[in-house]
Amino acid sequence: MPILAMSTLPIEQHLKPIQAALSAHNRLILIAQPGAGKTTRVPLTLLNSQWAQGQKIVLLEPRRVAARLAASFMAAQLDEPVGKTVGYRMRGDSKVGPHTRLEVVTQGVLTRMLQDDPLLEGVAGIIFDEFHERSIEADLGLALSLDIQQSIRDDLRLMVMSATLDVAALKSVLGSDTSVIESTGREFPIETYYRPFSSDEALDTAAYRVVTEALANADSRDVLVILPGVAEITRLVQMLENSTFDIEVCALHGGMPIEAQQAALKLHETRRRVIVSTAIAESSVTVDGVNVVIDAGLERVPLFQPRTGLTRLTTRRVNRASADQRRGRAGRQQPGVCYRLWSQEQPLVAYGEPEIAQADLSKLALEVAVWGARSPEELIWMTPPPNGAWQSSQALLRQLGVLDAAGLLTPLGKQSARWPLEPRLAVMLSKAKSLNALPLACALAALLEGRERVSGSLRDALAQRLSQPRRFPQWQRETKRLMDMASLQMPHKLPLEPLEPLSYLLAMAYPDRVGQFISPGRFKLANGKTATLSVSHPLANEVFIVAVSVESASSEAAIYLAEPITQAALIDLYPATQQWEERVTWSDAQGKLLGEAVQRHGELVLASRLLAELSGEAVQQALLRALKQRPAALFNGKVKQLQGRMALVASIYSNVWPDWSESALLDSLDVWLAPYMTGMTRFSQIEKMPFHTYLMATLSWDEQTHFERLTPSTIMAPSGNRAAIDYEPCLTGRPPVLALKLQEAFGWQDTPAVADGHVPVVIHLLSPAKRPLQVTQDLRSFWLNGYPEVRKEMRGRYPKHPWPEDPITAQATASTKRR
DNA sequence: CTCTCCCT
Repeated sequence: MPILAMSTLPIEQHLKPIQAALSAHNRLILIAQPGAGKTTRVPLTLLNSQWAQGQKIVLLEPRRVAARLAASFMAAQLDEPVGKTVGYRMRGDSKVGPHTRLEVVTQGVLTRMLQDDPLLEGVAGIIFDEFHERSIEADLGLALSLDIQQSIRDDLRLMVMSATLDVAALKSVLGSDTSVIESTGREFPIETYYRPFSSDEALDTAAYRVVTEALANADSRDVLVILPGVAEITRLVQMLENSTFDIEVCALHGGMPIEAQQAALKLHETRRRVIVSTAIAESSVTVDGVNVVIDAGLERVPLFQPRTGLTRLTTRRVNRASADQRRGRAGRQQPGVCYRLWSQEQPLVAYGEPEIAQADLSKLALEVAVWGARSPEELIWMTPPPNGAWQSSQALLRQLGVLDAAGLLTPLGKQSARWPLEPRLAVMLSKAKSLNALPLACALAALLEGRERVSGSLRDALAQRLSQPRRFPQWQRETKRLMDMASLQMPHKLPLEPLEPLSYLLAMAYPDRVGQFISPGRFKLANGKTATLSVSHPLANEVFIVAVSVESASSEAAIYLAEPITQAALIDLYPATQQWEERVTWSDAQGKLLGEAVQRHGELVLASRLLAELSGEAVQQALLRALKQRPAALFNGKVKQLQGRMALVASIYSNVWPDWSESALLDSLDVWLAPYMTGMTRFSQIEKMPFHTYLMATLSWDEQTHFERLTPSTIMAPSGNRAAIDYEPCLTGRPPVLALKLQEAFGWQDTPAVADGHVPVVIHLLSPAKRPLQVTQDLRSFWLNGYPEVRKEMRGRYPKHPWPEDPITAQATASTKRR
């Protein structure tokens, strides 16, 4: 951004109102388009506010590059070095001093600040920049900050800066009365051309055609092409390199080493460049010299699949906000042109889904547990974590031993949360000490968390780095950092051997991805999913593997990275597998129950042997399982009556009576039914059991008496007959039903009621032919208003039955006039 | 046969 233009930045006119708003309120929304100058002008202005005196302001930036840049720009404005009034903090790099009052931090640092000091002492306010990007960590940061502000720090200022106009969503968390200040942005004019291509043309050839068109334009300088993925990039780069254009061609994507990425951002001295990039160029990096953008309008995004805990990559159309952001890249430094490889009529959704709605939430779930919240409902979210992904992350964290059965953080969890790694790798490091393999675990974690892509053999890749660390500077830095945290000195050369603990370490981090041989190249994973390696892969015939990097497809998953492991190691590692679990299954072929003892890990059976004799306990469990699969046998009419009665009673006298819902009863079969099953071996024996008797027996004698009084199963009609009350409707919240012949009800002035008179029954008055004549919960009104009409109609049809004029004083009867 | 970012 040219410094000369500073005084005319669009944000200038809003600085006073921003300052005024934050003096009066503790929350503010600032909407500003790129180029408004918000990132650098707003924080410095706020530093002079009364409420910030003697305290710090924290500015959250989503990326390291942006954080460093913002800090040095602001420091320069104050004519100071970075680290004096303005500083920054990020992983492995920080410049802050005793006088620093404005700290520019990246997301992980903010999370740690909040977790380590929930009072946020010395912090006057937090500014969330680029909040529209909606990363999980920014969402978490805001949720935790709001929690702090609401509970103990109402003086804490929170300001959300965003480029999108989706103010309604922001207000839903910050409060509808939060002020909104809007600033225009500034970019050079950009012409937009639409260049749709037909479905029989490949994306790369279409892109190639449009590159040709752009290069023919005399005004065009460097060209940025945005494609969905590496495969498309590689193909287009090849086509361009084989062409006769006098251009410099470079690829740009996150899988490239940092040095290569940086090289792709720099201007070439003499030649025009065509940069073929993923969405990384949309917001993460700025490519110099570009005034032409060619946008395929597609993005490839990982979608988390809660059922398997795997991620699936899908290619889809970008949202309008992204498309406009991509186009804006053509007008950062001068007027530009944008070619869109779709038609102007093509509809695009307005905004993208936030990351929290579609990503793996295990890291988030761990942070929420560290915060001390039992469930996400205890915090305020702009987009709450979806239930499926949340449950899946809870299950993984329990399997890793980070959470206990009640969902609370375990000691291992506390220890693991301190590693700056995803939960899987953090647990691996926390446990590595017990294997005497901490240095190796650090080296492995640095390799797996790093963004350089490892292909082929993980063992080879690790061995290569261990023997020549200097060739892999990024990996070496990360390894050193982790080893420092573990208080190990990085040896001049890491020990080459032994690499044996490698598979153990991986199995600690990926327990759900242990795979068992099905056929060459095909494995069943512990999460139940089938995953494949190519048949020629060296591990294709292993009995057990740990699949480290797996991408899910519709039916089967593809394994990119795996290591072999032995059965003995698995049994050694997973204590639960050491118990032989008796399993009884019904064999259709043999027509009998078969007993097996198995060592299970998730969906895998690591080992099994047939049992000659079945234990009573195992048979009982098999029968209970069968009953759960065929619950209709259990919930017969008599049981349903009891359930209905209990539902009615519980709805009036809550918390006193037990839960007899279907799910509660199925979950507690062990308690209330199993004791009566001793010696039973067949399902047919169970079906004949008087379940309702056993259910009643779970109540004490006093409770039974009370229960019978509240919900009598029959009621005495004026005719002297007992009529049964049907409580099944109570299961769905409706009142109980009493059906009886109309003539039996003569003399009943008011509707009879149950539950100490709280609930009048619904009376079905029947004709002599047992057809319902009237359904009423208000008998008195029926006698007065409805009965005369019914009488007129029925008297002729059933002359033998009494149809008195005054039913209230008439003698009730079950029979005809004269027997 | 692989989107992207981040952590005391």
